[in-house]
Amino acid sequence: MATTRDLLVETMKQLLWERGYDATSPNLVLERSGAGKGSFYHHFKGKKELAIAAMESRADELCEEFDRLVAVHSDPLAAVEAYMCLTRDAATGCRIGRIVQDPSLEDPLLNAPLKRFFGELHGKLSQLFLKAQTGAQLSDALSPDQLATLAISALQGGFVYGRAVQDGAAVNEATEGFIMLLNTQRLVR
Amino acid sequence: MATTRDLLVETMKQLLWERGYDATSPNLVLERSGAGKGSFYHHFKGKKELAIAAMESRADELCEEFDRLVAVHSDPLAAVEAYMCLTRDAATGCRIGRIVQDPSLEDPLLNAPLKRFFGELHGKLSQLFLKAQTGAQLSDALSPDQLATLAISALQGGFVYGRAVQDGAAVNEATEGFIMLLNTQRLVR
DNA sequence: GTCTATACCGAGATAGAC
DNA sequence: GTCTATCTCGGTATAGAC
Repeated sequence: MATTRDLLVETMKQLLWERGYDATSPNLVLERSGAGKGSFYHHFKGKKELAIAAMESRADELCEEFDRLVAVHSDPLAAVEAYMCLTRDAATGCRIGRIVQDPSLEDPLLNAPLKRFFGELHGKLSQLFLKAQTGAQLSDALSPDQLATLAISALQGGFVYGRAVQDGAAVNEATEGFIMLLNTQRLVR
Repeated sequence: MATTRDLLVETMKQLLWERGYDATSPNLVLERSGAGKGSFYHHFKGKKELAIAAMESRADELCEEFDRLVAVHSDPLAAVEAYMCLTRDAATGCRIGRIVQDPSLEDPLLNAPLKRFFGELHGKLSQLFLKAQTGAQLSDALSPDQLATLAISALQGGFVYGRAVQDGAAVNEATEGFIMLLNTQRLVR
């Protein structure tokens, strides 16, 4: 059953993805969802509270997607490659990275879900790289932490660059470039 | 001589860096610069026109900085390394990448300076990688284009990731990680 | 829980005097 | 070229009825 509250959260998730936080007005959420002002302010204190709920939901969703992908790969580097090489479109933008630069996100309460998500993602990737190094599959020239930072950056930066030059394929050019460089660091068995 | 027009452009450049386009109001520009509304709308048709002037100026400035850096390095890979490893702070943000995700930037007129800048940067980096490959200094496992895309993405994504997790050092962790991986692609002489 | 009416404010811009 | 007064619109939220 889709409660009105859930409907508002889902609509906000969509709009945050399309337009970010600052450019998404409560009126737009209401128009898009079909809900009324009364419902909105009954379920949430205001735009900020709704947005936080939406971001938490999005963060959970993306973490779960990542975990499912990892679960089907016993090889840690295969898992990393599978994640990085997912087909992405810079024109659509990252479902969560999209809003990082919004000025209002300087508010720690608003930023918290982003911080949590990227922190968790970084941790999960680091673990995979560490496992690959411990298993003598991967050179330890770079630390697991640094590899994770670079992986996330290549992905997020691909979205930024692709949006700027209006090239939807740029994200995957970046992520696949990272994977190719990473593969040169594999140790022969 | 700093004309009022120049003053407005400089103030807008600073505010675009700090807050992006959408969150920067004409009133803020006027307050910060000390100019009056009359001057503003005398010199520019509106906020959009001023922002374009500011972005063009910023793009020129950054291109020149890049060129100066390249000029002092005869070795192409040394030039790339020098650029990537400049000390940057994710807390401050990229002077130009900062605004790429602003919703209003979907307007082609507003986006044009960004597209030009990132296009030129990509071209310059590609040239350096090509030169390194032609000179047998660098493996050609990845194309110059793909290396350039990855370099820019690592940089821009470092800003995004660093802002999300509030770690100013993340940008350089990403850019230096890229350089370390790149260095494994150098060919022995 | 949901509706409509209302209020307040700042964004963005124009008009006309100086 | 610059100033102040003024205008319109939408963002964000509250009030009170249903």
